[in-house]
Order: sequence, then C-alpha cells, then structure tokens
Amino acid sequence: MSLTQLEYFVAIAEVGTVRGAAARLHISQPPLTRHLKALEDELGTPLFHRTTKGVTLLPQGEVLLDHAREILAAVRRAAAVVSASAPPGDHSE
Amino acid sequence: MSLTQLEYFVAIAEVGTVRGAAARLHISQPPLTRHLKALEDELGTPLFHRTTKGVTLLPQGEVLLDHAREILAAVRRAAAVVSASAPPGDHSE
DNA sequence: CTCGTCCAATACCGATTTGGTATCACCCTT
DNA sequence: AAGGGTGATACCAAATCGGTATTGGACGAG
Repeated sequence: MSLTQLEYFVAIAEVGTVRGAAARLHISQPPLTRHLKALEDELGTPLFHRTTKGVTLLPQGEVLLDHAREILAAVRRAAAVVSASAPPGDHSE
Repeated sequence: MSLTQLEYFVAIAEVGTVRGAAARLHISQPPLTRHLKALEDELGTPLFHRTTKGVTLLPQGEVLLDHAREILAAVRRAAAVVSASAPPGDHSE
C-alpha cells in the first residue's frame, strides 16, 4: 500500500468514476484501474462496487476512505512541519 | 514522499547508520543513501548530520521521526481494519 | 606518520514498476 | 438496434528502484 494508491483511491471515491478520477489525477484510466485492483488485492477485499455508471463505495471502502484521508492529512502535516523548521535559504526561496 | 521512504528513514534513525539500516531493510547501502537524499531534497532540509561514525538526527529529523512513526502506524491500522472487514474466504485463509 | 577499517556518497547498469495507447465487453439510453 | 457511457485487459515505452563497483573522508592501531 503506497501513498499514491491512497490518493488514487480517495480520488476515485470522491469522483465516483475511475475515468473521472483519472482525469483529475492527470493520468489515464487503465493505470488507475490497475492501481485500484492492486490495492484491493493487497487488502484482500474489494473496495468499490462496479456499476455501468461508475463505482460506489463498499463498506470496506468507506472504512478505508476515512483512514486514507487521515493518513494523507498526516503526511501533508508532517511535510509542512518539517519544511517549516528547515534552515532558511535551504532550497525554496 | 512515499511510505517506503518513511520506513527507510525510521530505520536509519533507529539504527544510527545507513549501512546498518540497509542490512536491516535487506537492501544495500547505496540505494538507501539515495532514498534518504531524495527525502531530504523533497523536504528541503537535511534530516541527519553525517559523521564518520554514522548519522545523527537533526532537529528536523527528530520532528519527522515522530510524524513518520505515527503515519506508518496509521497505515498498518488502516490495513488491519479494512482487511478485518473483508468478506470471509476472500484471499488469505 | 601510515596503514587498515569503518563510514557515507557517486557512477553505472540491470530489473522492476509505472504510465500510455489501443481495444474489448458491458449496460443503459434513445 | 445503435450510440455513448462505463470499467477491464493486452501490449509497449518510460521512469523508478535496487545492486555492484568504486571513491573519498575520518578515526584508531601500530
């Protein structure tokens, strides 16, 4: 399970279609489908119910969505805090 | 920033040398050095002070270590919870 | 002072992973 | 029945990642 996969998963959950999420993530649909499948495979359970109109979260998916958002937020927080304590004039100024 | 990089970073911080951490992670030293450098580069600040005896955490590194452990724990928790709610007989049984 | 040994850093290469294009199969709408 | 939407798959190119060999520097033994 990678942070990229979690971001991809959240995007799919929020958009409601793999195609739309792919567009939002600036990647194409097939790799995104593959990533989702890999994540489901790793967790040992499907996360979405596939319909002809898109995808809908399964209970396990809703659980993961909660955790994924928290994890991604924690990552952003960590990066911000560490970068904030960076020596001045270190890279981005 | 990837989860792998965070795991690698924590290992280096705990072991105290890149070489020893590499051994613990079952990879070799050069890739680990490169990963650490990439992480520092992304965060815009060094995380360790390099000595001839190994590496020691800088203040930014100590801050990150805390966050990294929390993030990795959250990931493990998420995986456990989702897998726990998986339909029985799905893959690992 | 010099050699041996520890360390991290770099150059280069092969293996693995990742993303893109083209296509298929399905379902709903018209 | 036809068209447009969806996700799934096959195949290929690009990027990433890990390994081997090597370099450079610092400490300790002699």
